[in-house]
Amino acid sequence: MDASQIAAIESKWRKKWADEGIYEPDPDAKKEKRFVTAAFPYPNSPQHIGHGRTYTTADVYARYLRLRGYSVLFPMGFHVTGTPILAMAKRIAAKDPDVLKVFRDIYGIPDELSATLTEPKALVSHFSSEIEEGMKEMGYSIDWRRKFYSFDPKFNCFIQWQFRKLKELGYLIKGEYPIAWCPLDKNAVSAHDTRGDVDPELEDVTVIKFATQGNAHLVVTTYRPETLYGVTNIWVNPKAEYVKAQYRNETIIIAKKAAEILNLQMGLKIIGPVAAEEIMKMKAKNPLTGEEVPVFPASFVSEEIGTGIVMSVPAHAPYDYLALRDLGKADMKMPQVVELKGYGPAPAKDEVEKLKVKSQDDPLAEQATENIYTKEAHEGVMAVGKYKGEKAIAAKEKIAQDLAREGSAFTIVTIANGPVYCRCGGHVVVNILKDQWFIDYGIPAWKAKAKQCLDGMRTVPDKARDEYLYTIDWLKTRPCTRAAGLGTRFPFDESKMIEALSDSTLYMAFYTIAHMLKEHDEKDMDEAFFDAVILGTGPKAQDPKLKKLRESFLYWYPCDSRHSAGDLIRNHLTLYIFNHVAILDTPLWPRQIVTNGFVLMDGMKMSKSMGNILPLRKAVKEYGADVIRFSVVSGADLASDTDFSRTVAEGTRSRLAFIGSLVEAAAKQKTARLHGRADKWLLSRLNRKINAAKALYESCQMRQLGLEIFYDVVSDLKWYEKRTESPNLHAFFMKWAMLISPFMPYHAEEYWHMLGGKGMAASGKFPEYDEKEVDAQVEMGEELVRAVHGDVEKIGQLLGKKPQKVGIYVASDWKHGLYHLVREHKLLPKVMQEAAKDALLRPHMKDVPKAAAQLVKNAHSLPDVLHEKEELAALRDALGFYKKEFGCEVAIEPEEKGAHPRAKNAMPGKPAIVMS
RNA sequence: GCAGGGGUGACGGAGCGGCCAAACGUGCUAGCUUGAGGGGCUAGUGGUUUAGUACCUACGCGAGUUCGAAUCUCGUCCCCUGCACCA
Repeated sequence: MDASQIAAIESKWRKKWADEGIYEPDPDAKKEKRFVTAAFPYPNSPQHIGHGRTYTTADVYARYLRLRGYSVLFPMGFHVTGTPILAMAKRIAAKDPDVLKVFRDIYGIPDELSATLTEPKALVSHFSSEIEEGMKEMGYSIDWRRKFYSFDPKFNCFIQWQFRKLKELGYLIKGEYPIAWCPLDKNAVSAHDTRGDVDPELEDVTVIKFATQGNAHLVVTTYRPETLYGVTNIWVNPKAEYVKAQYRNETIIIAKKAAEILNLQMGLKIIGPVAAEEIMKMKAKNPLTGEEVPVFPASFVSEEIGTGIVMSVPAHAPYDYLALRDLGKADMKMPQVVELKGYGPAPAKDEVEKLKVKSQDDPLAEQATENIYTKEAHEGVMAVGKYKGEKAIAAKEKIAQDLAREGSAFTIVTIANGPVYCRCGGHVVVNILKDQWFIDYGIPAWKAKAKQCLDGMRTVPDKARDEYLYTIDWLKTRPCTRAAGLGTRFPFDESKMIEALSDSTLYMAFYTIAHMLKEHDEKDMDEAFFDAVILGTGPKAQDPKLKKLRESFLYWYPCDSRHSAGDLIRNHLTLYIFNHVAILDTPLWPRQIVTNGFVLMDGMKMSKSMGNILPLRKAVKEYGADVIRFSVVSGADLASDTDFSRTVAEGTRSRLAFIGSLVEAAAKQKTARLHGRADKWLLSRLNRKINAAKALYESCQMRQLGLEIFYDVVSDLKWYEKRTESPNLHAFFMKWAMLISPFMPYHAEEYWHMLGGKGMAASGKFPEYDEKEVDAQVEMGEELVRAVHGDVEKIGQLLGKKPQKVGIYVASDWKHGLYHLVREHKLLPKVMQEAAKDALLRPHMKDVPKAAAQLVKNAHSLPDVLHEKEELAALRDALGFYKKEFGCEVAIEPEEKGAHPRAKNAMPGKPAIVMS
């Protein structure tokens, strides 16, 4: 089948499924329900095959449950909350060449189309329908009636209600919060607002105050307060501008640029300039030791980092030592603070000399600093002071706290990976938001409830459980509003927007009613409205207009299976648990969360910069939905990343073509024929797989399923095709089509109808495991046929010629008896002793020792074997096959009938072969 | 540093106490097939050896438990991911 044929088949069944409405379930009292959801997509670009993994996993699972007779709801919506969509629209409007290039080259979006996407709404509309189309093409069994966007007014009402509930519970609090901020835009910035998509990382840094003779303090920035014991001097950059400024009720001296950067968070009042030369005349008093130290010049000091003033600890900071050496003061006394094994009293000096660093401007200085800092942090022990003998890393915290308590130090927040620039060109700084709203996930009682929910919930894979547990403990206060972005206004401060991770924690409930809200005006959707629908309480609880909504909610809730990529355990999925336990009663808490890994492209992470992104719709066009579904989901264990490669997709396609040709033949088979041994073998294997598949589907073991019900089946069929003259596969495929249908719904449907199946495969029944069709004897027999076939071929190869005649001689039953004696008794003397007592073996005592000796070697690992008669029956069944394969006469006899002495070598499970 | 995961063939990865020189897939090699724009089929793919076999060397490194270990125990080295407000 070529791509257009596949596309035709797919659209045929897609239409049929839609017409029959099998994915649009409504509450049905007669049926048990299953509610499956997957994290809704964020439509700021088209989706690629990586996005397909979670949705396909969820869809396979949903389709499986449907076949098991459940009423299954799998809905979908779109998440548009936050700033990325705004940022994207802005970049398109500004004709950002990077964005346009990605759209053009990767997603095939012409510039003319991009040019229409400059408004957020237009962008959302275009990409969401693009994604929706893709999902339909993939065959996802989604109920699209329930689609909504997270900026829909009715959804906003729901989210505002959720936040009112959180507030009532006392889970919302207000406080200060440091954020990355652009002073030009006067706005918070995150990765997508910055040049080069850098995520600004905030970091606490200690500032220590050194008193001077005047009333001003020199404020020095340090990552290592514990080294304060070893300060020999203070550094300023002679080329930098410094100022006096008022900070709270003190006067400090700080670099001018630093003051500008820190002004927002510190609230400084500039008094006037101070020349660096002036500062260098000062003496600065170490708040810890009381010692007065001089101020020296150094070029390595940056006026933009921290306060633009640093302290000098030459024994432990390579830059400080280098700067002193550059000044010709290397002979200065350098007090040791930290003891480091393998180094002298001045590790910084040792390291500088070891690396042969030339000066403070030598790039090697950075290397030396990193080496010393890492080593001292991990292995260093305090050599002096109050915390002598303790690990340096622990002392650091304690000393910083001590100093802060005394008022000799404070903390500032800096951008660790700075400087970072906003797309508008502004230098990103840290701002402290005064009335930031938080959700307080740190409340112990709430955490306890979340854990209780986890206890009663299934996590797939099971080992993800620990990560949830960890995250539940780790979560603390979390900001829940932002100044800008799409979404829902914060009900207690309408100037703020609810942040993107906070409005997607309870929204699954909205799916249960989303399609029924047309007759309700959002003005009526107040607190009482949702109290009635979701909680069944409040003044509107008895409102007949809301009864249907309430019923729908109660029918579908709780969510039976939530699907997402594993990286969301750390935030979204755990917040999902928290919010559910906060607002809903125990029976409505989540039942199961399934997390999966990513999709790699030919072993590499997909990324825009590498250009190796395969858009989902393009992939479907090329390979057909079923091949993509299968490739994306069955290539690796659920939790690990899977690799998509074209060769694998090709392989899947060609295997499907092979199966297709057999199905076609089976479809022509008018009447059911009786099954021969090979048919029975195949059916026996299939039934085992059906049995195993149930458990595998239940636990979303897609990889294992792929192996069992596809790859294994293909190789079974290959053998079968060779083995039988006239395939008899109708019954086999009727079952198999249903078995594979959750994975490959289109092919399954097509096959099902080709074979004359009744109704739709997509809404049919999961195949029954028929124990009567499982026959271990037949399976072992077929294994034997296969093994003998392989052996004959191998011998033929070694002989280097085609055989004239092949004799296959089956071991006598007395050997079988011996076989079991060896299995039981293991040791040769014991076996011989028992053999002598055995009526079956006694007549063959002259042959027993040799055979026994051979068997005893593997006494601990002898597999089950068939009796002589069964071996004969199995092999004789394959006589025609053998003749055809070997192209000569074939005799299959008990070993006594063999004239050749080699016939006597026969062993149970290992017939003797004589070729001439 | 803390937390989690992992080290197996050319590669992705199975196996988690014995039918294991290692599933399944990919790659590679050979043969066949007029198939020719990421073909199809068959066989092979650690070494030696043999009429289908057997043995040796292999599952990061070292030691131990066991009749038997990739699989269990202990030690050791190395690698990856996350550490927060970002959807």
